[in-house]
Amino acid sequence: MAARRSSENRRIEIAQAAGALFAEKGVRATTVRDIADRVGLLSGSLYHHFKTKNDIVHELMGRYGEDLVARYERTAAPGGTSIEKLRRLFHACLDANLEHPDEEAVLIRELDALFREPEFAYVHETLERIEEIFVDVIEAGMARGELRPDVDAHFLYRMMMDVMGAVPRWFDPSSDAKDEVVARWIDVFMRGVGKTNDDRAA
Amino acid sequence: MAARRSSENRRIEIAQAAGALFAEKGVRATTVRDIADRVGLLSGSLYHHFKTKNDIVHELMGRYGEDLVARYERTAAPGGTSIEKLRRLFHACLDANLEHPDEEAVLIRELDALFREPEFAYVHETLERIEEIFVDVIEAGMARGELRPDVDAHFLYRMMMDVMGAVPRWFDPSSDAKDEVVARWIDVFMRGVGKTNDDRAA
DNA sequence: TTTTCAGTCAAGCGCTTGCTTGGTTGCTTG
DNA sequence: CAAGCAACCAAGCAAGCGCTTGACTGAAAA
Repeated sequence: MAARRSSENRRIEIAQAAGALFAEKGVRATTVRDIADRVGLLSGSLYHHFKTKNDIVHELMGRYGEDLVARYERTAAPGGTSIEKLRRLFHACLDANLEHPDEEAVLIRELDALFREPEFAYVHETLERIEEIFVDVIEAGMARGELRPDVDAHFLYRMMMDVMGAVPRWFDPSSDAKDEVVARWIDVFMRGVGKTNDDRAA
Repeated sequence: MAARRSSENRRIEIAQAAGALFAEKGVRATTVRDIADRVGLLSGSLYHHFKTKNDIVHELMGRYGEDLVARYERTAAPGGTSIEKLRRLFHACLDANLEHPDEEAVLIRELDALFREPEFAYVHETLERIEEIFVDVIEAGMARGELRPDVDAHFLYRMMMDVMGAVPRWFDPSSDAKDEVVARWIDVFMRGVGKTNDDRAA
């Protein structure tokens, strides 16, 4: 029992060390020798814990994918206006980035590369579940009269997710600007940056 | 003279064939043998035209980078409101995607991978020149009272570029939805999707 | 004490990689 | 028609890749 859990811990330990390298250089550019060095092993010894190099990626993305969906589902749960829900969804995204920066970076980075291969199809399924969560919130907001009904929910989701997907490229996880960033996103997406509306209102 | 131009054409021909592979699989995952097959050569023969594999990437990105900056500079030239300029800049981005889908896909795709290496530093300089063009347009729009002045121009640029940078991942170059896409982008960025402003105006 | 086995090491296999080399072809040009 | 040279081929090298193998170690189980 104790042995079983310690073995599982070792897997996670190795996977996280690998994750840091994957996030930095990409999966393909990271060798099993790099990973072994990082955890103080010889490369062959990794194969006692994982059957293949890709299995290390699966260990990482399987866990992170489930974590992401759980976060977003929890965040989109009933309560509050749709705009507040969207604000919380943006927040959840940044939280995930703060808590698992390597996993998020790998997820985004390998979407058009390694994750195109059939054995990683479940990653795209996970993203589709997340899209569904966002679209449901957006469409509910339209039905409730809180969001403009003449905007395509999937198109809007794409814009939002593209903005959030770029986070690993510039957001500093050690900064405390999280609330500020979310506030600015919501500000632009909700009010827009044109002066026309304000003028009409004034 | 004719020989010189034909030799140059061959370089471009090879580089474009390679670009299609780079866009599809990534530079690292594309072998010199893949490229040679595509143009009907043996891999060794490529080295008569290029000194290294990376030189093929340089041929592609050097030209495309200059083309991009020229497009955006031309588009941001004096004339019209700032909002019209932004609309034209979005259009220019989609035009570039339509005319050079492979180059654009490679540019985005390798930003966090191959283009981190010192020999590709000029790629990031090119992107900074483009950011300057956008930011100038945005700040001029604020000064002219056409855009809200309480939004950070660089933050807004980042949001816009993140949205445009995702284009290769979903936009079908053979579709005729270009105008529609630009209209939707401008609509969301200028008016926002919240109902609040419209209600105040009504 | 004996047995067992997870965990690691040392060595290296088979394959692919980017690139090199030496020689052949065929068009261009004087 | 002969010289010259750009373009290409055929073959292969050195390095690096993911992964395998067989032996060793120390601690827990019997």
